[in-house]
Amino acid sequence: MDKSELNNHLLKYGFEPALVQEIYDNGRSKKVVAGEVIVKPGQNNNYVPLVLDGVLKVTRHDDDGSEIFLYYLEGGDTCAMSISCCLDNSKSQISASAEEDSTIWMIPIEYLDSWIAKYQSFRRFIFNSYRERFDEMLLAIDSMAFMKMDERLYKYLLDKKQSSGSFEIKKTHEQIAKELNTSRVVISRLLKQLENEEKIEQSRNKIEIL
Amino acid sequence: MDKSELNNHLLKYGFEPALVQEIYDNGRSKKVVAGEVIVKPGQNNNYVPLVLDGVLKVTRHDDDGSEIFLYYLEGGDTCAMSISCCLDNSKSQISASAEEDSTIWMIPIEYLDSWIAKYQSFRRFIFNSYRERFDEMLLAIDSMAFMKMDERLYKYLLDKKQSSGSFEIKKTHEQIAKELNTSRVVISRLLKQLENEEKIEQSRNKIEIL
DNA sequence: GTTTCAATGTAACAAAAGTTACCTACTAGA
DNA sequence: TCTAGTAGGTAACTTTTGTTACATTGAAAC
Repeated sequence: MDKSELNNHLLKYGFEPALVQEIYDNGRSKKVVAGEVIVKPGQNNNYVPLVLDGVLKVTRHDDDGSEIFLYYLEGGDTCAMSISCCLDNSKSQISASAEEDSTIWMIPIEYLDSWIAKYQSFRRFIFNSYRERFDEMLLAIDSMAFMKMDERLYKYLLDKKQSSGSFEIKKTHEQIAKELNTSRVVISRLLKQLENEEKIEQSRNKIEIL
Repeated sequence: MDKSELNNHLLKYGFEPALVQEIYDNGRSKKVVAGEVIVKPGQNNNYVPLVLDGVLKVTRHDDDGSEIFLYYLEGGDTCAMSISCCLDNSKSQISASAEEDSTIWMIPIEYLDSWIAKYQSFRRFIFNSYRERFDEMLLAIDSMAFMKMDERLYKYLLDKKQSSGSFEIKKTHEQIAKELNTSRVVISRLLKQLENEEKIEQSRNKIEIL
């Protein structure tokens, strides 16, 4: 990826040219394919991923292999969790994987602190990411704390539609069940209900939002 | 509060003397009594609270008046949520109230950005707070996503013990039910169970952890 | 002491979610 | 075309959680 292409991705943040140059000189782009795991729990990351294109899925896991979907990272988002982890060298508490084929820009952690000190636009960017991630965690908490499974499922489908930009969701009931930490039978039951309410249409490996 | 007293509270962060001086010159201390609300959802804060003494309780609310406990802020903690909100002037998404009589140091928001740029120790402090708050949100998520109500209740009691430093918890079943977003009857039922398992002892307005 | 009110206990039932078991339908590959 | 394997449908049942209703208890006020 050349500098002008990277610059296009970064335009919206109003980064100083010197900062863009530093980001270009010190980072590198990486392509990941759908399903590829980028951040694993317990892993010590030495770079911060900035999503240029595509969608990453961030999930939380417990010790028994259960998981729960937290939020998506889309173009321009960065993983605040990685940043905190990197800045004090602690372990990642979450896991991130490519939901679609994606392009990320990898920033080695050793530059973060100095960029934060030097560039106001970068401070703004970092704190803004934090706020957005906080907000998304709160939305995840809202779902779990205040909503029944049928509502959570519908919200999940709408989120997925939003992040992918497509009304068609290519997931099995089993996969959805895993992300909502429930069982396949429950999801099938509730999807059938949504189908009866004419909110979705189903076929094998595919759900269409109406 | 004089400067040396403030300095004692800040010692553990290794702040530069010049930073301590700025914190002292530009902030002020505030006493809050148990139950007092410090941050309301939707409120536009113009200061960041740093907890010097006591305990603040941070909760999330939905539109119907339901709430869910997130975490406690103890001596030395600051409210990362306030910081993000302040830095980009967005509204608070959460609510914070004094769980005990507490002393907080109020930092006007206009200084944050420049301190973050100027002082490495402050950057470290701020990012560390973020990380701690993130971790605590994740623990809250773990409870909601992966645990049954009986476990959540017991964890809640242990958390409360931890933050207050006392084996005696002075809350009614009703109050606990509110913080876990369930009903009083459920809490009474499960507390009775914990009592039978000899994990707690109960009397009116009081629960003792064994 | 008596009254009053909040706090807690408990039964009985309802709703939501989880589990087991087995079935059918579709698809890819032999 | 046949077969094996995956995806999805559904019934029956259990467990967990929530709800309603009412009884009991303790503390404070009178």
